[in-house]
Amino acid sequence: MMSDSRPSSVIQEWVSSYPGQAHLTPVGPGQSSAQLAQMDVIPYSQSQGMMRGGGEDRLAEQMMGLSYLPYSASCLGNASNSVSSTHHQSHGGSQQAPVTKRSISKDSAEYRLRRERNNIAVRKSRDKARRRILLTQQRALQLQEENQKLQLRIGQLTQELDTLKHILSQRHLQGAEDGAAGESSI
Amino acid sequence: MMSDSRPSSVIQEWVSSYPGQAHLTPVGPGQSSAQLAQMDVIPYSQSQGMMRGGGEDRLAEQMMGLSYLPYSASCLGNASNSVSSTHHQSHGGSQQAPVTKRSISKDSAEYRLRRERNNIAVRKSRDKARRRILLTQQRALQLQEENQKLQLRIGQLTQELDTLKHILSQRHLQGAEDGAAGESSI
DNA sequence: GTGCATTGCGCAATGT
DNA sequence: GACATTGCGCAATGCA
Repeated sequence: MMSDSRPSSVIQEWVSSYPGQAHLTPVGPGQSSAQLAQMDVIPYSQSQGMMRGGGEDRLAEQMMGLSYLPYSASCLGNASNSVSSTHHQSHGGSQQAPVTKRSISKDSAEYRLRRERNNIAVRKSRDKARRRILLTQQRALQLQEENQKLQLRIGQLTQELDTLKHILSQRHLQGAEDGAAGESSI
Repeated sequence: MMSDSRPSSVIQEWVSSYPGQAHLTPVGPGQSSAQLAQMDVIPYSQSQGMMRGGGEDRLAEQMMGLSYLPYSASCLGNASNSVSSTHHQSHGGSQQAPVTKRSISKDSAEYRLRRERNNIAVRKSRDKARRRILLTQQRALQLQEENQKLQLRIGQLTQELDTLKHILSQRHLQGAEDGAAGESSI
């Protein structure tokens, strides 16, 4: 039991984790298919818009590793806000009225409702991401195991093939000798 | 060019992304090795301590999907803080003095220094995580491609083997006939 | 204990 | 306009 080449469940789940690109074509039960073009890579960032405020050009540095220099003391000032939440307000470089940005008072029920909803969405999204990552990892592991098995199988087949080829060549020689001269059964 | 079974670079990078468990044994240049035990799964959470404050038991629900209920209006009050940063203070359920928690005034240079350092560490850590995820995805894709190639190769070998076996069986029969009676060179 | 590393969470900007 | 993503900072916690 538990041979090779099967849908392997994890792969199935992984596929369902990538909506919008699941070119799922029903395959026969005897083939593992192995579709999934690229799907991964470029989840959505690095290819569209990004860098709202804090990101800036930091990404370029980090992509190559090290250089986690401090912000050079920017966008971290404890400004005296009128509402609450001294968090980022004039985050980006665009200067506006520093307070009460378009009358979205932090204490309005509207605001709290929106915040709470977003928080829920965020939790949900991150959970999804976590699951996706996990599935990808499991998938990679599974593919790796399958790979080992396949390589082993290839080894077996190759050896068997070599044996048969050897036997055949022997017979061929023997047959040629039989047809040409007498015999030299070495 | 670009045949199958090679170290494939991405895998190499992926391996280097998991320090502490890299059981790298030098292999010959002709084998792709394919080691990497489990490494993935259980990155560090879910197995040790967790749920500092906000998490609570929410995880159990989310693990199965849906149910992203709001916090039931908790730990989200806009408390009037004396220092700044009205962010979370009494985050968890543990009630304490609402202000100046153990004289770690938010404006102290000590605090800011620690915060900035942590921020840097956080950025670094997340960058690392992002790279790791990306590598895992690439690795999965690459393994998948390799898998397809291997399966193809197995198909070829199997067919070749079948052919040779057929030929051999024919010869065997022919040989048996030759040895027993006269000939029937069909 | 000090310092960095992880991680869940909320916020705001932005994408869909 | 609602929900989904994502970078960021904060705080708690893990780990060396």
